[in-house]
Amino acid sequence: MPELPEVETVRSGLASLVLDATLNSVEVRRDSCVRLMPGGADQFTAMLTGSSIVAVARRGKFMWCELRMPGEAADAPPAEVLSAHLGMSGQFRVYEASVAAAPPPHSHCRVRLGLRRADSTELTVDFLDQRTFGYLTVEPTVGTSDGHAAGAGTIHDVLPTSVAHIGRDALDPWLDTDAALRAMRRGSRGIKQVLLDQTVVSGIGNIYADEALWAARIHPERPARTLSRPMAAGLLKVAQSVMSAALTQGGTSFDSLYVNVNGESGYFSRALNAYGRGGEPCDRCGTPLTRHSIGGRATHWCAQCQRKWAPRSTR
DNA sequence: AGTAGCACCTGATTGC
DNA sequence: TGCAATCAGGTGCTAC
Repeated sequence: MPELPEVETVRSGLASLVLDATLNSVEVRRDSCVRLMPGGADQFTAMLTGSSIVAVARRGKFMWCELRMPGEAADAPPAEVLSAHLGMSGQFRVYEASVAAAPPPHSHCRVRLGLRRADSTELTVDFLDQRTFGYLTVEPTVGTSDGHAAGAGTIHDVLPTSVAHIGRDALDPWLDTDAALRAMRRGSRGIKQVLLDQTVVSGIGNIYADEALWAARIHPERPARTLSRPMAAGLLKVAQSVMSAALTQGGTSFDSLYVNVNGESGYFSRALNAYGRGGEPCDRCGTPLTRHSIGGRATHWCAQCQRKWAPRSTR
């Protein structure tokens, strides 16, 4: 469930259930799900078994669990974390039951984890992924370069090595807005490509890029360097407000592929103004929305409201 | 350095 | 009805 609001819905749902639980059993049902582990499923299983989840964290679309191995000090920053990326179709499903008592795994279940909480109740956590672009991996951490919280839900100021290269996400209180606006206004790429570039500002995906551009009345192919600073600031602001709004509704969902840890879908798709609405009238001016592929991604915009160049009157 | 293009998968839907 | 083509919300590598 790929974009920031959907991943945050999953993160907070997981956190509410698995904090302080210990991993008893690990079943890798499809090896490619742990393809980033040099030692494959065996190494993945060995590194996880016996560890406890002390935090469930997220930056942009990347999630991770801070782990504590038995015998490690409670306040020591974790040397390793369990990283998860949902890719295009990843889901977590949590059952408040032991692995033996949980429903049989779905055919898209790639990994099944068995956990025991401090109060001895058991949990089964399934990682489902139809398209298999998602993954789980255990990897080392690096410190945050600015010493601030690494992301939502973190306890320690460390993040997975594989997440170090992306920018803070649009809803991160430690996002350096000034630097983000400078990065957004750089280069010859169309602004939509820049919004999708996770190293600039992370968390924005194809849906919210189209929604933010529609709200800010900016053409998706407008070269990034032609945006004025106020224009970029307005764009970042609407991206933040659209994603915040989606978050309060449990994220956007079109079908059973995108659900929270209980298998329920969000309601934000009702509120979309652009994404998936090619040919339908623009909610502002009634002009049928244009749909085209840009950089291989379906892109929706209003050719009337979103001019490639600012109308003469506003120059 | 910055950017475009493609590869990585499975399954649902569309079109002939 | 059957089968091939197309499409899907992401990321990272490669080559220019």
